[in-house]
Amino acid sequence: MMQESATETISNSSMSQNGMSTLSSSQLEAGSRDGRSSAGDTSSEVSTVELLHLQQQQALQAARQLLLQQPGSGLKSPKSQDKQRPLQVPVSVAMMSPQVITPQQMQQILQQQVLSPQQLQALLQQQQAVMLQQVRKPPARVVDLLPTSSQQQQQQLAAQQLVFQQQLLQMQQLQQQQHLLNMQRQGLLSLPGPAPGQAALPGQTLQPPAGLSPAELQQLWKDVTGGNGHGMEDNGIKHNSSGSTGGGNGGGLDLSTNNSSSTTSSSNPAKASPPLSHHSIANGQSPILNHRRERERERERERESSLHEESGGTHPLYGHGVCKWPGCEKLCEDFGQFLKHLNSEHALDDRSTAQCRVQMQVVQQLEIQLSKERERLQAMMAHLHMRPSEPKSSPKPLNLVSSVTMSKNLPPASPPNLPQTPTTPTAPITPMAAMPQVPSVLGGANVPSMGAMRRRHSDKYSMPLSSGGDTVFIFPEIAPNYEFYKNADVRPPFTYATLIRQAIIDSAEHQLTLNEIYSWFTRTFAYFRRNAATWKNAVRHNLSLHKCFVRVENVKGAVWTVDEVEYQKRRSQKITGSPSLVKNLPSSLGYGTALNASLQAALAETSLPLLGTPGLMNSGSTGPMGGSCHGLLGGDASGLLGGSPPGLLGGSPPGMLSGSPPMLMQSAHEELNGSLDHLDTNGHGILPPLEYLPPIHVKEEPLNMDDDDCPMSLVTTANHSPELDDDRELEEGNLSEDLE
DNA sequence: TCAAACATAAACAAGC
DNA sequence: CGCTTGTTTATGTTTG
Repeated sequence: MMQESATETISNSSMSQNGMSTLSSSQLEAGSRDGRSSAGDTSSEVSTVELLHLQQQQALQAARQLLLQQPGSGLKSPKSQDKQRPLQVPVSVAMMSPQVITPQQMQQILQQQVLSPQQLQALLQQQQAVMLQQVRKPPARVVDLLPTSSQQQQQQLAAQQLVFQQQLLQMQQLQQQQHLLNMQRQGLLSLPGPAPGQAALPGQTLQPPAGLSPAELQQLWKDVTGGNGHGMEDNGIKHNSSGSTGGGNGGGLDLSTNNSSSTTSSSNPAKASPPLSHHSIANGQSPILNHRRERERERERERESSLHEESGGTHPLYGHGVCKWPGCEKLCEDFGQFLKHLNSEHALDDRSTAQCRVQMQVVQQLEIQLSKERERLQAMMAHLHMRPSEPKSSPKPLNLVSSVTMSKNLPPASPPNLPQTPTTPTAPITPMAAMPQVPSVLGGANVPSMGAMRRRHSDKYSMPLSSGGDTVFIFPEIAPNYEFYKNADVRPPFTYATLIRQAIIDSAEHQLTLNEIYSWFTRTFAYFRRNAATWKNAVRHNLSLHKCFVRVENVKGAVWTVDEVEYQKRRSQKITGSPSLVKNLPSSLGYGTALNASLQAALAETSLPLLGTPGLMNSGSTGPMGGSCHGLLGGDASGLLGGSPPGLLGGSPPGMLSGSPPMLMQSAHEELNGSLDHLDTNGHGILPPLEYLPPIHVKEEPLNMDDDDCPMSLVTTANHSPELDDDRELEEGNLSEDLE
């Protein structure tokens, strides 16, 4: 039912005007069904939950409002503003929890740095309060206030809540497990926190909170589920949330999200209410204070527990003779007693699960905060040209990446996801050269567009190293970090041409319509979910400008294909360094080098396919489509060698590496050969290698040999953050569907 | 310093 | 008329 996955972005403006905007029709229905519509005559039935929801929603709105008001953000272009800055919260998420801020939203808020930590805490606490209240005391309390509310309904409500919570838990559990699996698969478990940018993305799942060790996570779940991972499975509820579509992160865990929407449903009350500013946040204060304290205690406990665990072999929830269960603190003489207490008082029940959930959020929140702070530190250091930060990177692998990558001197920092990679050195420091903006903000959100800044790194960096014949990625960063780019608002270090080519190659038929290319961009890179007008224009510009992109008339219309030959030519030229030579003597000279490079590139590029959407990637088990190598190479023959730090390579997770499939190599060769032949004859000619050019009638083929374009370098750097305001719409609305 | 490669903007035109 | 798709031109940045 709630699957109208049609993801929609929540428009801030709309939010502010009408809280319901975030609700799906189904939710609305539910709301009306429950008879809680505020306007309705049945208003008398307002339940406690509803009140709580109202509060919650108000808080949420306040937060959103704040987001909107963020300086420099959406004010710029009033025009499309509403569409643009919206929190990119997929409906699936948004609708689920009108009252409760989802982790994604929280993250986004954090990312935008709109709210102070205190404010965030307040919000979080409010959420906690709501959840706990919902769980613990259903209606009771408020009943008094609402004489009309019927006990029965409340009970029903409570029951529903339970069910929902269970579902939620189950879902979360699944997601968590999935995530863990993914992480393990990619060897990312050790990773620290979520990349800063990631947080904001909709589809993002909750990353295992950086600080949590797998063990902790497991423990957490164990606690929640009562030790058996399936505690609530009997519900038999399915969770589509994270389906493959989500790329694993699918719905992300919106922890609490749903429960709210669920039964309580009444999102209504809030809807009409205009955004309350900060005050709204204060509304829930009373409970908040308590919770805050509780939370602080929790944190302490966490710390303590971590210490104790190791030493005494005690239980993580037991320390100093006290039960460390959030909000408990019961004194237990000995461990045995503690165990008893634990089993009796904190058994698997709705309350415990709710607490667990809250705890998860708390942890997540803290981690996000931590990431933020780290990032900030990085930015500061970068700004000050301090190198010191580098060393430390080791401990904190992730974050910086995004912003850092920009540094021209350094290879693109390995994306956060690469745990192993030593990348560190690279990153940080170099300030973004000319970028005044604060790179750090990774969200990119803050950086004003600087106009024509160039964001790419020197090609060499992007080139992979071929380590002894092993594959390497051309885009070390990406392949392994497919998820990263997909979720983090970090500009991918590739040129538009490279990306476009990748998009086309990734397609089943190696041809895409413009719109499909757009979709690929948004689907594959979080970064392109913003400033659509800008990058779309760039995409069109590149398509038209580069000869390697051929427009073909298709049955349906026009589609774009890649002329590998052209692409290769480019590369060769680039590689050889003497375009003229290549151009004129394609075969001979250029070829040799080109070939070489191509091959390497092919190998390396195999990784590129990874970029492709998961689905596409699947085509080849390894994922790599045959991707013929992109031009990446182009960039760099030289780059290949010197380029990327060893770390990058090594780091890439096995899966990602897709060793270059023979196919690729083959195709690469073929292409090269073919290209040469053709070149000899036509000079340009030829249709692109089979693979890429479907038997379509080519409407227009620019055969000129100009060499203008086909950019090969892949490297654009990341940082450019589009304007924050990104007024440009996130037209993602449409795209987002793909994402999810 | 310069040329090339890129990014970004924007003007325009053609189609729908 | 508005939007999408394409093409072009202009300008600025980065890199080798």
